Order: sequence, then C-alpha cells, then structure tokens
Amino acid sequence: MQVTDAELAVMRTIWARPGLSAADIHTALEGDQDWSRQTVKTLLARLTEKGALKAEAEGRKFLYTALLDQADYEASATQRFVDKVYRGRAAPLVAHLADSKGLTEDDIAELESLIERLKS
Amino acid sequence: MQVTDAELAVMRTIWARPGLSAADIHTALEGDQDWSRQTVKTLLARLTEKGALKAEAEGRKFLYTALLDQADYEASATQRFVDKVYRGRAAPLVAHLADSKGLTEDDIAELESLIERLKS
DNA sequence: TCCTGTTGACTACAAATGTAGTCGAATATA
DNA sequence: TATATTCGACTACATTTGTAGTCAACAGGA
Repeated sequence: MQVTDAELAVMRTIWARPGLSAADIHTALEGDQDWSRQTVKTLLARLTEKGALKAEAEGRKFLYTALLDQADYEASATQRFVDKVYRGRAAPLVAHLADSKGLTEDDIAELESLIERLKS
Repeated sequence: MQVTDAELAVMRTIWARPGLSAADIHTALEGDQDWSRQTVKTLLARLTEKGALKAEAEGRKFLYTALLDQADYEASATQRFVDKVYRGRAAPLVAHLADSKGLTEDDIAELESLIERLKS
C-alpha cells in the first residue's frame, strides 16, 4: 500500500499509540508537523478510505487503529525505494548509509549480528 | 535535490551514458518505460530547469549530461527515506532488507567487509 | 524545390497531494 | 436554557506529477 509523506506522519503516530482520536493525533503531531486540526482529519479520512486505518466510534468521536502493519509497510516501502533508486541492489544503499554517518555504534553492532545470521 | 520517480528513470539513463539526445534517451527507456517521445522531453525540460541536467546544443539537437551527481543524489535520497520511514535509524532498514531476501550472497559479503571498515 | 520526418518550445490536462475552510449536530458550560 | 466549543462530513483549491498533444523551424531525400 502506498502512503504519502504527510499520511505517513499520521500512521507513525498511530503505530506508536493505537486508539487515539483525531484530536489526540493532532496534539501528538504538534511540533513535528504544524498542521491544522482539519488537515489531520483529512489525512485520517484518506487513510481510512484506503484501508490503512480503522475508525471505531467511541461516543461522539472515532478512535483510530492501524490496519496496515508497520513492519509490512516498512518492508514494502523499502523494497520500492531500493528498486527505484538502486535497481534492487541493497549493498550500495548500506554503503551510502555508512558514509553519511547515519549509523551509530549500536547500529553497527546490530548490523554485525545481522550479517552473522544471514551467513547461516 | 528532489527528483520524481519518472524523472529519476531519465536521470539513470543519463548517468549510465552521458551525452545522449532526447531521442536516444527515449529509445534507451523503451521496455522499462513506455513513454511517448513528448513525455521524455517534458521530463528532460523539467530536469534541466531544476538544474539536474545540462543541455548542450549539438547541431539541431541537445545532448544531455547530468549536473546532479549520482552518488550525491543517492546519498541524499537515502537520507530522506531513512528519516521519513525509520526516523533516521538505519539498522531496522537493513533488517528489512535482510528479511526480504533483497540481499544476494555477494551483497552479504560486501556488507561484511563494509562492517569491518566501519568498526575501525 | 517539395514533401517528410525530426527537433525543441509551448501548452494541456487529469490525478495525486498538501493544506485547510465551512457547516450542522452534539456537547459542555455559563 | 443560551451560548461556546468540538466533532465528523463535505467541500475547496493551489501545486506537483504523470503523461502527452500541437506547432513552427529545419534537414534530408525525391
């Protein structure tokens, strides 16, 4: 499933804390995204319509929960990205990450054990 | 610099073989992208306008060369992607790649030596 | 010289996207 | 009970993106 940048910011809020209302989400996004309440609602409506979210009525409002699984989304978004930019080759991607110092000590350690696992 | 998906396909052609004409690029893209000649030209115009390409007149046509460096583009696109989807954490990205079998034997070997370098 | 095809310039246009306004109903508050 | 606030539904609108058409100038062959 495709999710736009703005929609993704909303999804991340909901992944972090499922069951928030529109107002809660708006509040949670303050600081990161300086959106009006309406904007957040539009995004919620679009996400609901495309089946990424489920809205459950609670009294007069709706509480939102993700239908699109975070890990699934990340995996497919990553796949699309790698296909698009690197023609599917993952190694140059990681090389770029390495160069750009996007990797912390911990990341490197994590990658190392990942590689160990992959080798077997 | 931001480049749309369609524009990126054009950039990749030019990165692979600098100095092609619009017609050459159209031909080179056949198969991958089933675009009309006009579409390719629009993309070239947009890329030239945003400074990603340079067009040099040769007789009655233009030969296109990249001004946007491929490695620079890949690095910044990757950074934006990681920031957007993973809040800047690179390790989970690689974990997804690993799961999705996007990694060949060679990739894994390459990553391993990359990790070695990073540790020092 | 006349036709034909190629080239760049300019224009078109629908869909997606970002961003938000209006409105009527329900609720909380004075 | 009168009013202010909040909610969801619906609507709006500029910009970006994908995709392509038209046109006038030129080049090359008949």
